[in-house]
Amino acid sequence: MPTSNRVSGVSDEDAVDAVVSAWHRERPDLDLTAIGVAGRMGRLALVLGPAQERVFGKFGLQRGEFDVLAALRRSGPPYTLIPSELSATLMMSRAGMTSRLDRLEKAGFVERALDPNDRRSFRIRLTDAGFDAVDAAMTEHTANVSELLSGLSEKDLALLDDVLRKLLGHLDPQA
Amino acid sequence: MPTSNRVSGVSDEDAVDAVVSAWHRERPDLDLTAIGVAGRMGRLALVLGPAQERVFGKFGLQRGEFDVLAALRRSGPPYTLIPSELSATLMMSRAGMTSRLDRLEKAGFVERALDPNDRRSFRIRLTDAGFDAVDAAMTEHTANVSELLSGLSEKDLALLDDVLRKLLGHLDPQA
DNA sequence: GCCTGATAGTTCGCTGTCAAACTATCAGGC
DNA sequence: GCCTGATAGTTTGACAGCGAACTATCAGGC
Repeated sequence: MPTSNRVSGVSDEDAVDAVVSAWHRERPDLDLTAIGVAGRMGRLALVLGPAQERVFGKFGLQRGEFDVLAALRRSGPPYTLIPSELSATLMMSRAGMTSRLDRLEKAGFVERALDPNDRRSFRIRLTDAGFDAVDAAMTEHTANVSELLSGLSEKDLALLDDVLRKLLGHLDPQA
Repeated sequence: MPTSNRVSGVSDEDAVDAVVSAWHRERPDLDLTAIGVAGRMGRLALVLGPAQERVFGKFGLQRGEFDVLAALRRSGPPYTLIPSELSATLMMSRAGMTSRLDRLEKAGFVERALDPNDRRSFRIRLTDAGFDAVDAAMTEHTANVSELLSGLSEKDLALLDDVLRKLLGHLDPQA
């Protein structure tokens, strides 16, 4: 397995290692180093996603809805943003945002107020119920994510953060 | 920003830093270390996903379909697997696998053959066209992912792989 | 040899998202 | 002051995936 750089444990192959070594057997012409890393990230997303949604579900929210409420909440008083800001920050289509806001409005977590300066637009405002829901969800979400990442030492966590920051900065030169 | 551990660049805040520091302002009671890391991973997935799909699309495939063909291809001759194996390895529902296989069969990339030992099941076999498609797609996919991760030094890449392996091993103790 | 519970795959109904077409409004040139 | 192109949001149609209900088949106990 030339593309592997394992150090500690002897021969504890994980699912991604199995994939990579199978590919190496079938396609020895390919350099699979990056594939392994990407595979691990993908698999991680597949595990972490549902693990986080479980928490949001306890508060009657799904991931995307929480993201909207969270963006409003952390923007500070008066907890108001414009739909297009929201869809841009959350990297999603405006059509999708419309339907998310419909759901959140029906649930009583946000309300659409008129924008006095631009009659094409709205101001999406967090209601009191929305504020309470997102604060409670955020508290538990934070604890949950900490627990999920608790397999890493503080040093490893800082290392990971650093490398991810570099990568993100390279891929998406924003700010 | 007490939860940050930046070293090199002075004050180049990225989108995740902005989210974290906004949360810190609004909710100083929370320990946001893990949230930052999770946020970066999520955002990375949001960027890397479409970047990979672009390549698959060039071969008439979407991500999930490629994953099926890839599993068949790297299993080696006779390039045959059972649907339930596939849905398990790819971490998805069987219902979803049925429809993926329908699409792939209609496209001529796989075929369903009877399983002589178990009449409830099938053997999904890669066709010649499927073989060619997945091999070509894999070649380009590999190059693409290498390019996407090229912002990291070899050392950082190895480091990242190592930490992700630890994390995955902790979250999903499989083999 | 049946009967019972487990297993393989499909069908059905639902949902979240997207892209494209559409409506309403704004803003700038002249 | 209009007209033109851009912009904000919604509507529509399509689609991939899920969970639950369903059919067919297997396997093990007695």
